[in-house]
Amino acid sequence: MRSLDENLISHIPPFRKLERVDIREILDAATPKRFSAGQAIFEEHEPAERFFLLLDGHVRVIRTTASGDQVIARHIVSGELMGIASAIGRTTYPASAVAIDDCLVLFWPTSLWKTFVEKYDGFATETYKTVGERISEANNHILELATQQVEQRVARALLRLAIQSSRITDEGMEIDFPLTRQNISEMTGTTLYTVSRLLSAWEKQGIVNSGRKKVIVTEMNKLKTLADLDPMADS
Amino acid sequence: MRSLDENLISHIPPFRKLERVDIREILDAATPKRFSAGQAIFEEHEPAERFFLLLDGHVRVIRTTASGDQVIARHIVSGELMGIASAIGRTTYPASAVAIDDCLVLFWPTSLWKTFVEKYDGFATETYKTVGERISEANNHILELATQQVEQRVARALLRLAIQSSRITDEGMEIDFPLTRQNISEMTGTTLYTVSRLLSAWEKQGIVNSGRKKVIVTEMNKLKTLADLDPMADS
DNA sequence: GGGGAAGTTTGTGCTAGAACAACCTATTCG
DNA sequence: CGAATAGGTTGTTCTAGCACAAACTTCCCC
Repeated sequence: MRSLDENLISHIPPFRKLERVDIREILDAATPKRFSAGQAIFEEHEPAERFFLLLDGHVRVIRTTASGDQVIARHIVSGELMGIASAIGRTTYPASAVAIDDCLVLFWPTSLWKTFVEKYDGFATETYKTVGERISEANNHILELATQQVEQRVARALLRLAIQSSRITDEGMEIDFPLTRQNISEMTGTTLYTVSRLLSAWEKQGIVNSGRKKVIVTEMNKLKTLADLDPMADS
Repeated sequence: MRSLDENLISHIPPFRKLERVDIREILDAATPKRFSAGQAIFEEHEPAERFFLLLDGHVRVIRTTASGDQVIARHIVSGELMGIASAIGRTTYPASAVAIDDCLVLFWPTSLWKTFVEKYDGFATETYKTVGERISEANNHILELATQQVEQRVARALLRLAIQSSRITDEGMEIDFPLTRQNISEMTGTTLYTVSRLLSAWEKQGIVNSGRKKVIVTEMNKLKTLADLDPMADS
């Protein structure tokens, strides 16, 4: 097997501060793997035997309730770590990860986590920062669900996706992975019908431009207004 | 000033595995402080200059939206660490902490965090486990807000409080700190009116027994049924 | 190229729960 | 002690958004 190119990961935050030899070691311990669209990378409740780095593609992190409802916790884009349950003293994955499109990942056995943290300077700090950011995100999500209207929540979700993972076209910012009304509803705690109505309305107002599994934000500013809009603002 | 007794913290998870000398060192570096009911221990957005250990009392962790709504993120009971933003690479507190009743806390300057993690074996593991638990809690909260009815959410919130922080009386499990309808609504993303109606209904069914700033769960099992109840179960 | 399947739109109820208002009761403190 | 205040209850109204149904569109693949 060919060995992996060092440039693959040298620019990614947790590894950025490392020496070339360290990166070499880390890559030599990694296993690369491809997942095709729709495949599960790991499943909720499964023992967390590996942690992953997404090199290419998009991944959805999903939780399912006892009654079968799904909630999309977050989206992972290339360059992000995932399945780092071990970092926070968990022995099982807290959610499932599913490849949205074709993905390329590297993974390591969880047993190496401790080594990475101890041996590679900056790795711990950077990954704990990631953990911190995810906590913040989760807390913001709670705040939104508890206090905002559906319209604002959907606006914010799209805004975040446009910023996090879109390509710029002549129409606007196109979210660069397939995204259905159903998916959006699972991110925002609403129904696919309501999302469809919102998108239709926004389309008429020229804020978005959407199609089958596709959303293009044409007017970021208008969407921002919707997202920030205080529900009481017109009183 | 009298030095603090080692038994104060020797049984608390992050310190449990430590030697007496280490505990001595840690205590000598700690500052004890009392807060009276209603006082803020730290505020959201403030630079995270200290981390705290709650020795006695109850603390509410609160986030506030731009539009002024409050959400109660969690309750801290004695023996828990709080303000550990530094653990996760944050420089400001992500939420405010308010003393519910009279509290006794120890605190250390954030600069010592790194020392604690490096020097005291088991401290890092235990605190990261705590962080992990809080992430799980947050994610569960999201799942609940996104998929469950208000009644279930309130039932679960009370159940959790009863388990986490109650004293057993002859009437049942009494939540051992003052808790208003408003507080409950801020934990569950609803209104104080709806909570009041639910509690009234439950009182009639003999599930709870509540009064001003007071809730006693008399029938845990019935409350559990309400909490687990699938909204579709009767179809 | 035609028949699914998957995704989307839109119409029509309908209801959980928010909003507001009014009143009541316990506590606190000058 | 008595007024002020904080907390609680309950009635009424109203609407955001869910539920369900039905038809339409796009894509895929045999």
